[in-house]
Amino acid sequence: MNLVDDSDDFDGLSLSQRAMAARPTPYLDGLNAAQRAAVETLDGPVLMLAGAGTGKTRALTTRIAHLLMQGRARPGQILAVTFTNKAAREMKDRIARLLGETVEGMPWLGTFHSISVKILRRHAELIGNGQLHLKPSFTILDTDDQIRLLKQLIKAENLDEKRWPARQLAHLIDGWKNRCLTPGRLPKGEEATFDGWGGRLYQAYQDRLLTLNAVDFGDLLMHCVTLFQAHPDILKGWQDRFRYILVDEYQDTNVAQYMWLRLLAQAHQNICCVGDDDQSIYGWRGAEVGNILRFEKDFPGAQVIRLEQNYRSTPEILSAASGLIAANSGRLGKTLWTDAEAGEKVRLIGHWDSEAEARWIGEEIEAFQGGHRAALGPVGLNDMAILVRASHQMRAFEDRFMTIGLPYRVIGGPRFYERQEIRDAMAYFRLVVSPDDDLAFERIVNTPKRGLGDKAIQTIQSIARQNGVGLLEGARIAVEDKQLGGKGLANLRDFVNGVGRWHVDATDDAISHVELAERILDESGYTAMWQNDKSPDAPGRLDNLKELVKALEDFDNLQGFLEHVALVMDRDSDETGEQVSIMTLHAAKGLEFPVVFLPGWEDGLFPNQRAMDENGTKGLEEERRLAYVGITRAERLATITFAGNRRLYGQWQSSMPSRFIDELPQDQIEVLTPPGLYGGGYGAAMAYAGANPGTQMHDRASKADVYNSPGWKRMQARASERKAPVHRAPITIDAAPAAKFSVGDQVTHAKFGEGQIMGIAEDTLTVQFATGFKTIKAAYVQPVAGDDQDVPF
DNA sequence: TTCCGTGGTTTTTTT
DNA sequence: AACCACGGAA
Repeated sequence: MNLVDDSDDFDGLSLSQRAMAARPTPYLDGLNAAQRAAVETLDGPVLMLAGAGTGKTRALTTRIAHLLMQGRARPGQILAVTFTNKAAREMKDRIARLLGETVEGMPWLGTFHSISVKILRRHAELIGNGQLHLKPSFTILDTDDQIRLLKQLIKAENLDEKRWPARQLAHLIDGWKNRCLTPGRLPKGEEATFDGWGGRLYQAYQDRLLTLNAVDFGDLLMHCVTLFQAHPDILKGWQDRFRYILVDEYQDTNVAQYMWLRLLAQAHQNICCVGDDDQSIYGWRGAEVGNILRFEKDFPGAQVIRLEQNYRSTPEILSAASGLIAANSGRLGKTLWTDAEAGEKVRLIGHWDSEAEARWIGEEIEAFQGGHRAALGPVGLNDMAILVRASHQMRAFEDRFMTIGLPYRVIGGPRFYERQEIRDAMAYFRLVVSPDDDLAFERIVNTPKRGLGDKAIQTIQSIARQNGVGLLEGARIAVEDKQLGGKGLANLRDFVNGVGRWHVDATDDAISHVELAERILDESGYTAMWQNDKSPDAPGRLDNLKELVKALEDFDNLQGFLEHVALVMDRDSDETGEQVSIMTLHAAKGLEFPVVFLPGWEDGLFPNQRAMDENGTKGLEEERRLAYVGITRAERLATITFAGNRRLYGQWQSSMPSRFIDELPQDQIEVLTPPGLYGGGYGAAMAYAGANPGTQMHDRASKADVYNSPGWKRMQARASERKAPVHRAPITIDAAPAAKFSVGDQVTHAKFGEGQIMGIAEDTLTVQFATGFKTIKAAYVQPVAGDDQDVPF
């Protein structure tokens, strides 16, 4: 490998830039050998296999700095892709810090989606179906718009919306787009999905998007790829521009992203992909672990560099995580190690229900916060996080922390820009900026109520169609021709005139866009609508609207803001002060905390039943990787927790400890006894749960022991006592039938046919049948033969 | 047209 | 338990 390249690689670079190549490289100091190799191996394909906490981001950013300092490329010639805006932001910051403030930003460092938008805007006219094509001003639809649009299309075909929900079709189409399958390229077998309408509806949807001059998230990638494939000259241009390509989180790329990268990297092969196959947790959204596993085949001559020294966690945490992930097959294989001093073992504790779990974790957090644990050193609330499998688990914690006054922050919860009032306000802005935005029009014509119901909308739609114009223009015609009834007509006139006025204002410099936004919300009556609303959340919504207007200040105009929001759905949480973080495991990837709590380790919840049902072993392995990601977030102390009872669809259901618990290496785990339970019985149950490191995951015997142990029974009994007090004794003979079932079992019912158990509460089962969920007494269902029902009771 | 009660469905993760 | 769509009443 020759770092001092005398070829025409240098053309286009100024003398001063070439002189930079002679600069010293202080930024390389302090890198370990592997990191250094990852930074300095600049030519050809490189796969950086970076385990959790091994300084991957550092290596990546230093590599970019090195490329710049060596004069290999100017900032505009480096393409660096991430998955999240947060990751992109962090990389930008760190590069700036490495190089000092003097370097101009990197225009092509961003998410797949944001970079794709930039590319597409330049070639929008080339995307089309022969008749229609995109304009550079195309809008980006979010999931909500997408669903509403699909709903219309499904309705138009007279399909039963209940049996064929728009959500499902959206999912289907997303899946196709993730694989870069345009309507014309659908495999034969898949066209006929969705009651035979899948392919046709997909085509209709794509056509509709074109007439709306809009694209959805999946289109951003897919259109880029089809553009590159159809126009080699354009592709050549981009290949020449991007001399060096870097990709973060490569294990999360889907087929479309893979094709996108391959096309761009084809010519020079200067592509460096960073990833960790053990942290691939987005299979459900189309990610292909295969991409990273196949890298060396895809890019012949690739150099593979392994980052294995972990700088984040204690040896205990590390080996607990490694022990767990070892159960997965088909890994590329890394051996994480650390020279950090020994710390505390990973702790394991069970509780009788989700409320007790939340209570206990709350108490632990309060105790840690007070510094009651010398080995840990001082810990603040910002140093602690609760990582859950599913967002509904958050509620128990929020409730509990609210009552004890423990400050917390939910990361990635219901997002700001997805709230109703924000989306309404944005629809107003969208319509003002682009009067042709029919989806925005539909959303807000009658919000606030203007007496324009279905009938009025239909009239407007047919007028618009007859005249070949957008809905807003159609509404204007309807007003002029007085084609509507009394009150609605006057209101619609005001609305149409208002939008026209604001549209003029938007192009006029006399009024700032912030002021304009306020005016729009006021004059449209939208603010008033919430002021007059006496529901308890109305004040909060008004606050959100204020915050939205404030956020506008950071942009030059409304267009810029709308574009930003479409791509950057996360808002910087400006909440300051000490707060515990609560988030999903997915949201936690890439983060680290000294103290981490991992609640809800129960079979069915984690590993998630549906993940296993839909994807079998693959699904289970992805769940296990999720567990791995969770444990490796912890720096000093990790605590795994499970509950015997949890609410499912409003009903209390019992469940068994996660099979992952059995897979943890026993010598790294400390089993705690929960408070409030006497005797050793309960503790013994916990010990069982953690004491079978060697058992296979389908070995139910160990779990049956737990289930049979006196402590567990007492726990169950006390739970039933509390939840079903009057007419049922804590343990009755009726309860016995339920005991022979476990979550996940297949059963049959005389009327509903075959189904699967989702939850168990005493003798009552929650079963998912083909027709939907039913809550049924255990006595009315039969186990399906073949399932192991030999648990000795 | 809007409001409100009913019944059926739902909860995995998100750029 | 919470959310949605639908249908009937004001």
